[in-house]
Amino acid sequence: MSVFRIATYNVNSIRSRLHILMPWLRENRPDVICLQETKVEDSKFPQSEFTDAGYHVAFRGERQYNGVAVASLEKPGAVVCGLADGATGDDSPSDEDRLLRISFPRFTVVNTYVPQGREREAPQFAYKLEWFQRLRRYFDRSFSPEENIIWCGDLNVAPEPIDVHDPKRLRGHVCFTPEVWEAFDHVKGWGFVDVFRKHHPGESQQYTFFDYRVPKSVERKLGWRVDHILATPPLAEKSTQCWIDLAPRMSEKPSDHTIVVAEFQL
DNA sequence: ATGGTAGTAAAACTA
Repeated sequence: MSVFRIATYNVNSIRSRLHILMPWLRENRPDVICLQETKVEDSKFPQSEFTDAGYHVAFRGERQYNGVAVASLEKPGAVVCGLADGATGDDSPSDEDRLLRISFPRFTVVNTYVPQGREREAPQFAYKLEWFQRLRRYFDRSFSPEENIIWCGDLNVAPEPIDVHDPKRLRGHVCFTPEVWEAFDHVKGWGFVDVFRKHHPGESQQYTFFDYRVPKSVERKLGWRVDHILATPPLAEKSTQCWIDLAPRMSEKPSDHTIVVAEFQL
């Protein structure tokens, strides 16, 4: 038996978040950390920052938008980018910089940056819903729910009313609306357990994102829980705790997302 | 109903 910890963090630019991420990594030493919105093309990814800290790192990004990376203490096996379903996304040259799958002997991690969707009337929202459908088919053809699979990242959905600070007012937002709940539930229904919710059932005011534009949003608890760690049942059974680390939001130069951490006894 | 901030990158666009 060994303790295993995985973290997820939307960095909103990896290069401008190293002052938060690197000290946090050295202090917390998670086995795996999944990053989203790295906003950097591969040739400019700060790889040596990770190797200097003792991590292997895989990444796929583009110049200004999107971008995903996974850092791990253990050297990974296969690393595969994108949904690889032949479809073409309409918000970037390809979908490859929204999904990174990384395999280890005991489990596989699928790190995703789900399209945000802009507004419900926008074509980007249809693209978001379609992306969830494609992701469901991706899980259908790639794995079985009996395997040890982790799906995590910025999923751009707050699944329940307790996952936002003002469910009445926010209903209809692209991250909090019935069409998105349905699309998310369809992927989750493939065989995923929300690991944070397993350990904090019914607990409100547990948020992973606080909008920069809302003054004192952390102090006023005006957040959203949109960053998630989900696991297939055999793995979820072995989770021992899951928590939200507000460190990135408390930094002198903060980021808008926090870090979610899950611990397993493997 | 709108705007508020931050990031990239050099004027908007995204979130």
